[in-house]
Formats: sequence, structure tokens, C-alpha cells
Amino acid sequence: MAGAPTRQGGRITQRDIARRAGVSQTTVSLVLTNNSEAASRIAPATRERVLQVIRETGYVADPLARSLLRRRNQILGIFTYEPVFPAGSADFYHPFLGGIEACAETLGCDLLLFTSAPVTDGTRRIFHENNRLRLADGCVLLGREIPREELTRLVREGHAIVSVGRRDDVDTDGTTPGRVPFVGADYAGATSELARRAVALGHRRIAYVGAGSGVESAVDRLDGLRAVAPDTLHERGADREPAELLAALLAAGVTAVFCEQPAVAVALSGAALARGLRVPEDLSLVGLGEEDGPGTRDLPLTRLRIPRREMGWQSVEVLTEILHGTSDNHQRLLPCALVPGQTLAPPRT
Amino acid sequence: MAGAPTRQGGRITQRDIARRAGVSQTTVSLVLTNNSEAASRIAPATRERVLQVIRETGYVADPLARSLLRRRNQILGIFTYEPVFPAGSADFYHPFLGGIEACAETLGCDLLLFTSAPVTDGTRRIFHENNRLRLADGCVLLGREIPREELTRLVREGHAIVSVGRRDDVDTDGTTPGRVPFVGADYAGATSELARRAVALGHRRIAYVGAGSGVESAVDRLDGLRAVAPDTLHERGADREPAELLAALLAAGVTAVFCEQPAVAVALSGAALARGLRVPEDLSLVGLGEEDGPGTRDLPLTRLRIPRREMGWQSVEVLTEILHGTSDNHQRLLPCALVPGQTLAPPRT
DNA sequence: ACGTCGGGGCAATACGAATTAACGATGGGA
DNA sequence: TCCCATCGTTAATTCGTATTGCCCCGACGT
Repeated sequence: MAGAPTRQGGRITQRDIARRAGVSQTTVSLVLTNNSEAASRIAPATRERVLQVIRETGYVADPLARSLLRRRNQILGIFTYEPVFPAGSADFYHPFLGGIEACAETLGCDLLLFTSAPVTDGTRRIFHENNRLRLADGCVLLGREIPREELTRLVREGHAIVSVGRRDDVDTDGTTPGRVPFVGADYAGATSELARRAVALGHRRIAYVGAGSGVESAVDRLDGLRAVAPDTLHERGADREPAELLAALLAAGVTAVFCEQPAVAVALSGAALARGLRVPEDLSLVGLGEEDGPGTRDLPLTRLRIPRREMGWQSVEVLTEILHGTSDNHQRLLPCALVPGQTLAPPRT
Repeated sequence: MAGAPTRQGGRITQRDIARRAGVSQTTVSLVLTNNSEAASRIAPATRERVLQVIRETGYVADPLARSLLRRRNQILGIFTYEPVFPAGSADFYHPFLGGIEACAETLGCDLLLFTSAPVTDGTRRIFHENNRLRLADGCVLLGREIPREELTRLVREGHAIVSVGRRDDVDTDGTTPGRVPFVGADYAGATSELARRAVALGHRRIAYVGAGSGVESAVDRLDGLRAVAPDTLHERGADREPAELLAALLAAGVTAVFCEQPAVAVALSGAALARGLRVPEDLSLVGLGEEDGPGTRDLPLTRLRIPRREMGWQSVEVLTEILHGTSDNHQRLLPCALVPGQTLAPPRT
């Protein structure tokens, strides 16, 4: 009974160890925190006796009690405004998470997914009664769109956060702009580069299909395109019949279409084929995203590649910078790689 | 200054709220824990005053301190013996995680990924000094192979765990077998069913290619096949030249090959084609796994489908059963669906 | 007028580990 | 012999919240 290593109901504590070893709880704690100072103050015999009991019982310190005392929890939170692991095959988040995980591992941090956040009005919300944000030292925010008021509150209350994806400044106290820490993809730069190539190939009438507004990433793409081709035609793409959309584009004399979503490019490609047009001979298509949808694998789309894994990794880096107070610029924009593909070619003269 | 909602360095506590509202910390706590009993003890006016301060400051209770007092943390752990988010495109874990996440969400639990566990000798280990297992109420174990000694210790120490994938009993105290809670796929049953179909089609000489030993899932598959076709030929498949392996199989008169890994089936298919044989007319191929590799998407392989998402979901269910003490059978085996495919046909007569 | 009852609030304590201050015992030097 | 330093250990306190028990005060009954 005395040496039984099993523990039935109640968790085993340092007091239990102390009782068994015939010392005080403090001594047990001192043995565990193997400091050079503390270590010297414990007699080797006592130390060994305590360690023996610890080994027998398999005791490990309760991280909760420890965290309550220290400042840091060694936990990084991940908050997503959509399910982290979507049921659909198309998995956009995965590379981000892979990078986050890899970096967290080097730091010795655990990752906490805030799945407890309730869904209100269709989206998860961080702030609710008894939100568990404080379980983590800092938090990585993932999601195409982050509700403005949540982001504002996060920044204003001084939480250690970093957004994956660029975010506009938020309004905190009405005077100084609230800069949101982020690691984003340089959509604007990449889109500009693609536009320059299109122009170099001879395209004079370029269209942008997609929202082009609202979310920062959409705004950046359209801005990047317009910086090179100011007279870009802007068409919304969602919920439109591909054939009808294509007709509108052709009627406007468009020779190259920049699609916010690759899926739209695929749809346009299909519509073009149905109309007897060939891609890219008769129409060039460019994809400005990396979300895969049905058919995106079959079309060798000229597109940009988002450094998702790298973004995840660096977001954790920025988070640690914030936590440690090192550096003062918590905004990073990473370059996108360009996938040449085969859908961007000189226009038919 | 009095109503400033900002908090600079120190976290805001109930004592701060109490001070502002001119009440005691106890009162604040009572207001927050909105019990019918506690509520009656607070005058409506006081209650409203406290709530007002809470609203102004944006205070939320520290989940850590709360968890220290209560038994439950509302956190479920996920431990994987490989990276949770592998860099490769083939993502085997994803559906499991999706199921786990979905179920955890219904429970209002957060998910903790034990990325802090250090890698020793090539694999992560749960048990190390200052392991953080106790951060979670229970833990889901994910991974093809779980080190025997870790599993044994987990069961012996009575941790609330559940393995995704069937696990053999472990030896705890030498007398009663230590049953490992799990939610597994019924590899044996599914393989038997596939074998019955092969036999019904006329196959008399069937081969099993793969380890067939070691990991439970491999053992189960071979067992399932042998239950129907006792004289199954067993060949190891890893690290063998497909052409050489194929030759050995054909020399033995094999007409149907059950492959532990779909990738091996793809390789064999290629080797058969190179030899002028057709699949399935000259050789039937069956895949016994769902791991995708290069080429697996192109071959319409007859295979089994592992209910991964469902396994993830149910593993969390089992975990809650363990935590709440309901039910006494913590082992579930879920049926696998069969993907008909086009690589299993009657043998050439 | 005095005892009682109950509503309303607070002090005290616990949770588990870390840290500081302090205590007793021993030994050495003057 | 006395004092002080050193060593080994312990009591007390801290983190932030929840809970138990108790106290105070006003109202009511006799």
C-alpha cells in the first residue's frame, strides 16, 4: 500500500510526495525546480529520497497550478472563424496549421484550438461570457474574414494576437491607429507582377473578376492589378452564370481575365470551350488564389502561390516577438510565388 | 481614469472589479456564477452595479484559476506520434481531426495539441519531465503506432485516454489485462468481406502483400484475409522492386493480391502493365488502406474506406464516457465501407 | 423592549505549486 | 563561552476564483 504507484481518484500532489518522503511540500518543490541555488540547499540524501518517491508515483507537476503562478502558460491559441478541419476535401487551412505546428514545436509550446467558442449568427466569436482566451499566452487568428469589432477589441484590450493575412488598422481610441499584427501574403505585389507579364505579352484590356472589396486580400488583389492596368474592368463573379459572365467580358474586348478565385477561372475556361474558344489562345486566364475547387487540378492555371506554411510559421514568430517585447514591427508581408501554368499567353492579334 | 476600459500590464481580476464596485471579491464571484442560490443572496442593485463595472472593463474570468478549483478543464488533448499537420500533401490525419473537432465543438471543449512533447529517438513521447498531460481532461491518441511502454503507463496510471485505432491489451499489473479504450476500424471484418467476394468470383490463390505483423491494423488485415482464405500467400511489400514482387506472386499462381498499402497496389499495377498483363483481367488488386500516395487517384482501386471522420467523432464520445463514468465498454470497432472500384474481377480461367 | 428571523454581504479558506522569509541545529572562530 | 555563519528545512504567502460559514442589520412578533 505504501509503495503502490497507482492513484485512484484524487490527483497526486506535492504534498502527497512530501508526506511519503517525510519532508515538506517546499522541499519537494525545491527538488523539482533544479536550480543551482535551490539544489545546493537540499542534502543529497533527502533529494534522492524525494526523487525516489516521485519515480515510484510517477508524479508530474500540475501545469495549471504552475501557470497560475508564472506569467506564461506555454500555450499558443489558434482561433479560426471557420472549422479548423473542414469536412470538404479542399483544405485551405492545412498548410498554415502545419507551419504553426512546426514552429510551436521548436518553441516547446502546445497549441490550443478554441473549439469551445460558440457559433453565433453563423460565425464563431472569440468574445463571449467566459471566453477562454487567457488560457493561451497569445493567439493566432485564422480566417478569411475577421469580424471588425472583434479585431478592434482584441487590439484595444492589448491581447497578444497575430492575424494570418493582412488586416487594415482598427480604430481603438480614436486617435492613434490600431495596427494589427499580421503575417500576410503580398497579394498586391504578386498581382502586379502577373499584370506586368500580361501587359508585356500584349494584353491591353484586362478584367478582374471577383469581389475586389470587403476583405483585405480581395482589395489588395484588385489594387495590385489596377496599379499596373488602371483601366481594368471589374466584374463580380460570384453567383453569375459563367457563359453570361464570359459574354460580358468578351463584349468589353477583354483578352485576359484575372480571377479572384481559381474556381471561377475553371468555370470560365469551361464556358470558353463551350463557345468554341481556346484557352489561352483566345482568352488568357489568371488565378489569384490557391483555394482548390472542383476542376482546379485539371486546368494548368497560371496563378499565384500563397506561402501558407511559411505564413503559419512566421505568425508564431511574430507572436513570440510580441510576447517577449522584441522588435517593434509586427507586420510582415511575404512574397507569393508565381505558378507559370499554361493559361497566360499573348492575345490573338 | 476611473472608467478607463484599458488594462495595461497586470491582468484584471475580480478584486479589481470589487474595488471599483465597492464590494468584496466574493460578491463579484457570486454575481458571475449565476446560480439560483447565489443570485438570491445579492441585491439587484448591487448585482447591476457589479455587472456594469464588468461590462466597462471587459473583464472575463481567468480559466486557469477556475480550472484549478474545479475538476474539469474543458480541454481535450490530442497527442500524435507524428506531426499533426504533415507537410506532404497526403493527409491521413485530417478527417480524424475533423471528426474530433466537430464533436468537441458540440461539447464546448477546447482542443489542445501536445506539440510541446519533445522528439526523442525519432518519435514524440508523452512522458517526459514536466509532461503537460494534465492540462487536458482526457486525451485522444492518434498515430499508426503507439510505443508500447507509453500506452502501458497511460493505462496503468489511469489516465483518461482513447486511441484512434484498435490496440491490443497492455500488461499493467501482471494479472488483469489492461484494456485500452479505442475507436478502431474493423479491418478484419472488411478484409474478410473483400476476401469472400474474391473467392466468390473464383479466386483460389490469394496473396497478402505488406507487413501483416507489428501494428494492430496490419495484423487485423492479414487475420481477416486468412479467416476466409487460410492458404493465403504472404509477401512483404516494402522496399521491394515491384517487377520482382509481381514475378514472385505470379510464379506462385496468385490471381488476386490484397495490398496493405494502396501505393503498393499502384506499383504492382504498373509492373503488370509493363509485363503486358491487364488489371483486373489478368490480375486482381485490392487495397486495404486509405492512405493516398502518388498515383492512387488514377487507379480505380477496389479498396476499403476507413470511416475516419466518424472515428474521430466517436473517440471523443468514448472519452466523455470515460470522464463521466457512463458505460463500461470503452472499445468500439466501426465497420469499413467498401469502394467497389474496378480492379477486382473473376480470374482468367 | 427584546428575541428572532432572514436578507445581504464579507472574511476566510481551498485548489497546487513556487518563492521568500525565517527557523533550528551545527560548527567554527575569537 | 558566546556569537555568528552556514546548512537544511519549514512556515507563510502568492497566483485568481469558488465556496463555506459567519456576521450585521433591519423588520417582525410577542
